[in-house]
Amino acid sequence: MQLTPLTEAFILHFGEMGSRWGINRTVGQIYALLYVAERALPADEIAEILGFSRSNVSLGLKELQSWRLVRLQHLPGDRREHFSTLGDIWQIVRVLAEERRRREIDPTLSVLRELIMETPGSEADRYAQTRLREMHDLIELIMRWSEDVQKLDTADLVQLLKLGGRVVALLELKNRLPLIGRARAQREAPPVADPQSGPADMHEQELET
Amino acid sequence: MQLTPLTEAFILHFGEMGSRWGINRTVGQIYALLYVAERALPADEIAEILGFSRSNVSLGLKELQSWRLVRLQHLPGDRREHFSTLGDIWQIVRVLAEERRRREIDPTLSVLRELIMETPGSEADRYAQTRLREMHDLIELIMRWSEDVQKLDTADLVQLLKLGGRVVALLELKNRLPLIGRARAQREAPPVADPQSGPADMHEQELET
DNA sequence: TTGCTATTCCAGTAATTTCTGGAATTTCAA
DNA sequence: TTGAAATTCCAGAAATTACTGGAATAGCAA
Repeated sequence: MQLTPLTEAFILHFGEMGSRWGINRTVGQIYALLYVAERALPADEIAEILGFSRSNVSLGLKELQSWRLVRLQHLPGDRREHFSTLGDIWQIVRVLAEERRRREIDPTLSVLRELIMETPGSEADRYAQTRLREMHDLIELIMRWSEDVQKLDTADLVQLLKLGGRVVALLELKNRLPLIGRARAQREAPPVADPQSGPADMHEQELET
Repeated sequence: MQLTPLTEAFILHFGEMGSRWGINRTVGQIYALLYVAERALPADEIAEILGFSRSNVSLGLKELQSWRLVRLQHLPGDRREHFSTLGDIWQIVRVLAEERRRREIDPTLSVLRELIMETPGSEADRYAQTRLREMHDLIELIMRWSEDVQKLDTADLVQLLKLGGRVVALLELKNRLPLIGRARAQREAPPVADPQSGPADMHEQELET
């Protein structure tokens, strides 16, 4: 396999972006190459295409495997291991989100929890703890949300994303539903504040925002 | 100001986490310190507390200012500049999301767009372009969504997040609404696939998932 | 303007991270 | 079990990034 100017441009950009995140350039480039490759590639071929040493590629692939972002497969008649990315891009997003939660968010949340539990040694500590609690609660809220929507099937998820902020119109609507609907919703999500609930009838403009 | 064990633990952890992202440890620690500090701090005090050189702190503060994550203020009777973080944590999230979009996502999207526009030089290019298009469309969808919900006021946003995946129940509901509601929703969001629309009546279990 | 204080810039140094080649290990077919 | 091929590990080299002290600049009160 040979790099075309097009694939090369993508690989270089992706490597740069990777290095702005935690990922190093090599790993980013390897991933980018596999992402646009039509077939699974063996490590020595990756090394040759990208001009890295064989062992560097091995390291990078191990890293990507630990993130569950590349799969290993054996092709008949070839003893070498071949690597490829996940085919379904939504699956990639789900895996990435899960791994980031597991590696970065969860440890942070538990550090925050521990610190919030401690007996404050001073007024400064007491203030710091309120700030840490704010941060903890916010991260937890966002993470619960992301775990939750991640379980949706892709079609629903896409519909939800496309709806964007207009979804609050539906929330308004929900608050106006007959009691049977509201009772269920509240039983399932007790913490949701539900300050004013209007009448059950509905006018067109009330669907706005 | 003196670091207590509690604030020190937080600052150290935050610094480590920062260095897993693009942010370097120093910058992460400065931000963490300001985040838990009850009052705005001048640069020399930050340097003393964290044990960094004065110029390093200056660099870090400049970086944080460029992210709009710290504010500068002058206190009466003191010529030094004092720095503090944003008080409203939701505001912090909004600013962070905006800056990440501006610095990392937008440039990536435009690279992807350019590459997708190019005339493919080979079959491999053609395949690569379909993959790049998938990536482009996915990132754009998620970014549009995030821009959009970012405009919501905080109470609505929190309600939305707490609802999590159960929001699809509302989507189902929407699809069952009398025509006046559906017509509006479709006019506002034409690309949203809306395959089956049921009758306008509603049974309790149809609110599930 | 002058003098004082605060801030930023810069070049050199230190620390960290990345990368390499070769040695050791593993895997698998015969 | 053996040997050939593939993979991983590791210690040192290279490259990158972070940090420092001091010099230059800017800001402000007198």
